[in-house]
Amino acid sequence: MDAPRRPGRVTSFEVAERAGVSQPTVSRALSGSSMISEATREKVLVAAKELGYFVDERAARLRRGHTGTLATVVICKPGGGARDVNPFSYALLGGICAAAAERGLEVLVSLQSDEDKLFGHFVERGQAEGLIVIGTTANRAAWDYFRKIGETTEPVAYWGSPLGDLDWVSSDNEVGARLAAGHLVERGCTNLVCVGSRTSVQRQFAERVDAFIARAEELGASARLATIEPGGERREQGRMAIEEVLASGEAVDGIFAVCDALAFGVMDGLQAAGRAIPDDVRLVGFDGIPASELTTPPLSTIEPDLDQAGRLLVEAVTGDGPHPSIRRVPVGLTVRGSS
Amino acid sequence: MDAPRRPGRVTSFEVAERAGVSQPTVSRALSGSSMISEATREKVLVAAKELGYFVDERAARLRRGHTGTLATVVICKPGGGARDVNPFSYALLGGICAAAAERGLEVLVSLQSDEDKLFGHFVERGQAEGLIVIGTTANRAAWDYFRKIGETTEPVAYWGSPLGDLDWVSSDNEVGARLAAGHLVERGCTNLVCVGSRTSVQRQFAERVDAFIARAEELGASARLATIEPGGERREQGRMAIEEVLASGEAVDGIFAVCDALAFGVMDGLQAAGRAIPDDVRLVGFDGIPASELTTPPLSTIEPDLDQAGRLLVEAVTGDGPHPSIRRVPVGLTVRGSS
DNA sequence: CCATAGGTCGCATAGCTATTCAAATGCGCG
DNA sequence: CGCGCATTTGAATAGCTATGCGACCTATGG
Repeated sequence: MDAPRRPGRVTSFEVAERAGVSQPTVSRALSGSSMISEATREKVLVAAKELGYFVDERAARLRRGHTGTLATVVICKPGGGARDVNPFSYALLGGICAAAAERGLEVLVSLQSDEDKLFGHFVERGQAEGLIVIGTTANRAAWDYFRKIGETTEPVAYWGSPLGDLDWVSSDNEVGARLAAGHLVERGCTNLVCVGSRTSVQRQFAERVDAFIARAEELGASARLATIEPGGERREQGRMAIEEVLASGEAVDGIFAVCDALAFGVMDGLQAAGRAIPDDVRLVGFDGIPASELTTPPLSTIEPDLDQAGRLLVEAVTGDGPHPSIRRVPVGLTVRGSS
Repeated sequence: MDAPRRPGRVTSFEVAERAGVSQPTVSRALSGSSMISEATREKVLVAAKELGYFVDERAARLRRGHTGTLATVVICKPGGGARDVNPFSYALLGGICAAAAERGLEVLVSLQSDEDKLFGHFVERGQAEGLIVIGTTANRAAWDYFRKIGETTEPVAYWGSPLGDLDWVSSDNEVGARLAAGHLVERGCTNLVCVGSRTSVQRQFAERVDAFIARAEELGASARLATIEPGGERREQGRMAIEEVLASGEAVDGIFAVCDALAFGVMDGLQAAGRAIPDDVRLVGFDGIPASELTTPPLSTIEPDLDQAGRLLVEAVTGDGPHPSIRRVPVGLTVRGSS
């Protein structure tokens, strides 16, 4: 068994023979080289079609030296396995796939919670041109692991705020948080609470917290932080945070949760305490995940442009973006019933 | 520029030289061949580490003849682009990734609504061992396109009900729908409505409709179908369907929606009409997407085991499953506030 | 009619690994 | 001390494509 299984694979030599040309001509005709006459190209195309020929990507990539593939690592929550993924990561993955497709790139997805297998040295092994990492707030261990290996893997970009030398793309957290604060104040809220953390897995949440509180105070409202467990972004943690606030007896009439999942938990807590949304308390989330439309009342949220997010990430990795300095994805405020 | 860019790539020859052995020995040592002595393997491992060597997958795959990769096509809704994906597909993708990782397979994801690019002849081009297609109810054109090319692409499996010769895996729709009917009747519902379609993109929804109505009648309840536009699985379509039912004035006290997104729309319609859930009308969905927890009241739903779903799909394609005849993924009824 | 240039195409090869086959080594045993 | 066997290793090669470069052909100008 010398030949590695070759289940009737048609090679470019066979196409060449049928078309009465040489193998290089087949290669050039199929790749659209301008040094091939139209007549010859047509002959080759016909022969290829008749034989059911497809370029063997394995060989083409070896010869060419690159793969036309982007690896995307979706960090999952610890212990959750591949099934416990933040919906936002999925939405972002959609944006990445769209941008990759625009550029004719394939997307290899690694989706699991085991760090060792999550980052598979795709670039070093010649399996992908570059690496995009998303879901970075979900799992501290995975994030730390990535920060180490990211330094050696060349074309890398992650979704999140700047931290160290790695290339990054993130929501415009400052604008978004300021939008949320402005909106709540405009609606008459004066006692604001921000549910989040300044010491989360990376600075993304901290940026939102700081900008929200700064803007609120700028507008003359009181604003304080209800801290969630660092690294947390689960619904239950949002609930716990707001329960503490309510138990303290302090006045609250406006809440900003640094991500939608936390906002869902805040809703749970408010409803359990009999506080009406938005009449007693107004609430705004962040991320604009599709599920935010489903709550009662529907959740107002800061929504980043995920098509652009995907595009920026892909461009950061492929290195051919028009404006490599723009790393902040524009956000908009989607006002719904909760505020 | 003869040499295709080779940015300092370390080859197995260099490792061999450093370890004082031959290239084949390096290959064998690194791939864990038993014909290499421990002492030699250790030398090779050290040299490889010092040089920062990684196997070039491009060359390895060419020589080996296979790729260790599974292509997964996620069909998106027409015109929606890669960002408009049924959450269920994402959940299923998670199950597939988990199962693939268990077997040491990579997952290549194709996620867009343009049929021509959606199915990229990954198998024919030697980019993947097999093809898994999910989201099959989302887009009739893409589904039809797939049915044609699926016949020629060898190792293929899709998420959905049997139709033609292609290999399939689906929820146990009959059991699920019967569970839903039994549950509603048990709760005292006597006038049942099923929101769905018998002529959807593939038989998946039809199976649910038929089994639900059959079981309901078996239990002595009346059950009729509120038809949605074929190929539809959107929230708005669920709302439209239930509005028609309500407008007709017929009695309804129990509803089964063939997927959760439709159930969300049914909720919209019921609430708009002032019907209380579950007091006036009980509601059960299908698919168990995470968002179903968020509605008020939370949606009861039929939940397939997605880890097993992923596993069956991967096994169907790799052909090494323990029981290739089992194609129906077990489902459970998750009872929440809506019923 | 010859030289030149432009347009097409084929020859030879590189790209790196995994595997086959043969060779080398070491060892037990007659 | 020689032979056969088991264990390890090396030399050679296949796997298929893309590309550098030279060869060829035709048309054009002198």
